[in-house]
Amino acid sequence: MTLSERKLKILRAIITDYIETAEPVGSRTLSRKYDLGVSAATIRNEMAELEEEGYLKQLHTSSGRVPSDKAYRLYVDKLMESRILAKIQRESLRDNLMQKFHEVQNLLEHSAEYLSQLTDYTSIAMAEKTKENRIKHLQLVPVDEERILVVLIMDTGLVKNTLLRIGEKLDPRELQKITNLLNHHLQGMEIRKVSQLVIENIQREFYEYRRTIEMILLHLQEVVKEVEQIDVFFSGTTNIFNFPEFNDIVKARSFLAMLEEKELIKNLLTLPDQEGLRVSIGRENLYDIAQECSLVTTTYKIDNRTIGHLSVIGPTRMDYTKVVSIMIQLNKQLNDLLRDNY
Amino acid sequence: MTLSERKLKILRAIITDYIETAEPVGSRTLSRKYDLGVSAATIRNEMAELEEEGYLKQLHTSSGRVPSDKAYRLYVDKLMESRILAKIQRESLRDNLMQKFHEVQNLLEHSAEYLSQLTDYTSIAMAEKTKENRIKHLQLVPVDEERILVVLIMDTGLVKNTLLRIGEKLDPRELQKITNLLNHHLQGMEIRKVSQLVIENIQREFYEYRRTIEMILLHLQEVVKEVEQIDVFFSGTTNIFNFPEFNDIVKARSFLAMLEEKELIKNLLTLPDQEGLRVSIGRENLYDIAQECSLVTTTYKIDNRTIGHLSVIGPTRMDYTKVVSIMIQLNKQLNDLLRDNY
DNA sequence: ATTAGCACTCACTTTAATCGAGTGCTAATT
DNA sequence: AATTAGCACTCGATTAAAGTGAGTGCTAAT
Repeated sequence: MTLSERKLKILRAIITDYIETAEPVGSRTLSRKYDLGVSAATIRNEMAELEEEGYLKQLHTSSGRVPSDKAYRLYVDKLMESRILAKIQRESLRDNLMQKFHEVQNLLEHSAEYLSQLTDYTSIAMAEKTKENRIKHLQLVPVDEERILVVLIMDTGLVKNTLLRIGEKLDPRELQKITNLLNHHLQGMEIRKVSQLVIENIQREFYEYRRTIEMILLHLQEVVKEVEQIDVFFSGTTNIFNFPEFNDIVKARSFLAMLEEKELIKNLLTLPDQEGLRVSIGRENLYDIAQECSLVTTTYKIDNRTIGHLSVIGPTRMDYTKVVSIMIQLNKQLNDLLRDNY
Repeated sequence: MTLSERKLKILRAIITDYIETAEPVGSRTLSRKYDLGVSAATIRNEMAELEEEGYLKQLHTSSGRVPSDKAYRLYVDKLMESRILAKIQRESLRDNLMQKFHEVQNLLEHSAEYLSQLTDYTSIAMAEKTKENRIKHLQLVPVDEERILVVLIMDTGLVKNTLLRIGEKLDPRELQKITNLLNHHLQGMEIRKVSQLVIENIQREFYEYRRTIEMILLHLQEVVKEVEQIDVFFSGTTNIFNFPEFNDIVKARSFLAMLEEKELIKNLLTLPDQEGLRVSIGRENLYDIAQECSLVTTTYKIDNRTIGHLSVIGPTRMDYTKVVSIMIQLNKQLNDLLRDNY
């Protein structure tokens, strides 16, 4: 059943007002503040019906009304007009990103920083640690007599390097030899599949350096574990204090504590495999603690493989218009950058 | 003027109690809870004197008393007995660190995590970005036709790598040649001193690759800026909510906002060049916002050059005994680790 | 020098009174 | 039939007043 034009108009006004003020909105205020062409009494009647239909909630009998998650959903899907960012802002966005573009990890982090500044909400950057990371290149770099640096480059652009203390002395030429050998065997291989068997095969072929090779590869397996750890970055976490709904210590605390639960955050950001922009509102989120929040999330891919997510999190009373339009722009710019570089 | 034995005893009891309860302590409670051998009235008189001498403060005429920063200073310097950690805990500390030891950056971060867990306060890890970073080794790694990875290893153990899009195709052998050349010229050099002049010198000597070399070295200069950024890591930030003195939203917020000021944090952690453990209490800190906090900080060095700081921050009513003894242990273990590895 | 006794202080808690934005219903109006 | 004005009622929020109790300083007794 669809809502009448007038009801939509009223609902939109209520949502707009509530997003702005965080106060339950009543019929009188509404009729005074917005030019709806009907009297407060009429609005009252419509509001009563909107409540029956589940779009509004009343905190107690004599209070104004507050939009429900269902209302926000309608608003996001149908009612709001997403603003187009001014060209100047778009360009400063691009410059800002270009400047920071050195590593994929950092790119996401910098984007998150920028995003929280632009939106005044908290933003989250998460690097997806797929289990299908393939080895693109492996390089052994001499550091001093005792130690080498193992540099591991993944096809997703992820770079990981770790110091390894090696028993024997190896001159650079030998190291390069081993590097070449390892690359020959490992390039394109999924990093998880570097099993004992593979190690033994390589060792057999290059018996002279079997000990060194074993050390390196065992080390690699340790690194894998680290690589698979979730890598989450936040920006603007204290922005949450700006919102009256988090203005009591318990709420603020549980919000910040939620952010520390990396597993939970991961699940919040990776839910369904939807294209483009995803808005999840209040109780649509499966976790209790997140049910007073909304998230706007975008997913980034290289060659159709997910490499990370960027998200804005705030109260359900979020300025969806602002956030969505900013994220659409950022999304475009980032995707261009990624396409050009990978 | 030194305090009488009895006054010290009373003062210690007051501090202990206040650290435990966060409530102003009165003479009656004191005489009941601690076995001081004198009556509440006597304690009252002594407390009045301690207040005159600046060790105690009264929030209002009819409240109990609270230790001043001066009292905490005395406590830390003279009164508290630092506990020795049980051997088992020491060993788990060591295991925990060994396991995580891959990179210097991470080592500090992991230590911070561990520290906040052990102490229940907030901990800070800061990697010192000295301007005297010297280049230990530089390695160019082929990634694909268009791009190379520049791996920069500093003598402090810091490793930085960045992707560089290079115009022309270079085969691995050529890259190695350039790598060798660059190392020959740059090893041991302070990274800041890689000036235009140096670049030109190198280019002259190896004219064939002058464009590539220029790109790499200009890129390096960008990286320098990044390297010099302050690198601060926090753990257990929400622990602050555990303390009643931060139980109002304004205090909690300003504490968390303070943590976001990297410059300020940097200055808090690097103040005087004191050996070993440094405790700075309340108003001893130069920044307004930090004046309700105390910090316990240790500094880490390699070859007498500072590489980072580890700190615990909490209310001035901090359990100094606990924090100091934990940090002394951690300090030992970490220094051992660093000595063995650098 | 120490301590018991006592009047006094003052933040904090509890209870009561008041206020006002908002509602639902009814009757009048368009 | 739809809209609106009018009105009694609800209920959280604010303000005011009264009561509570841990603590203090002073005095006089030990």
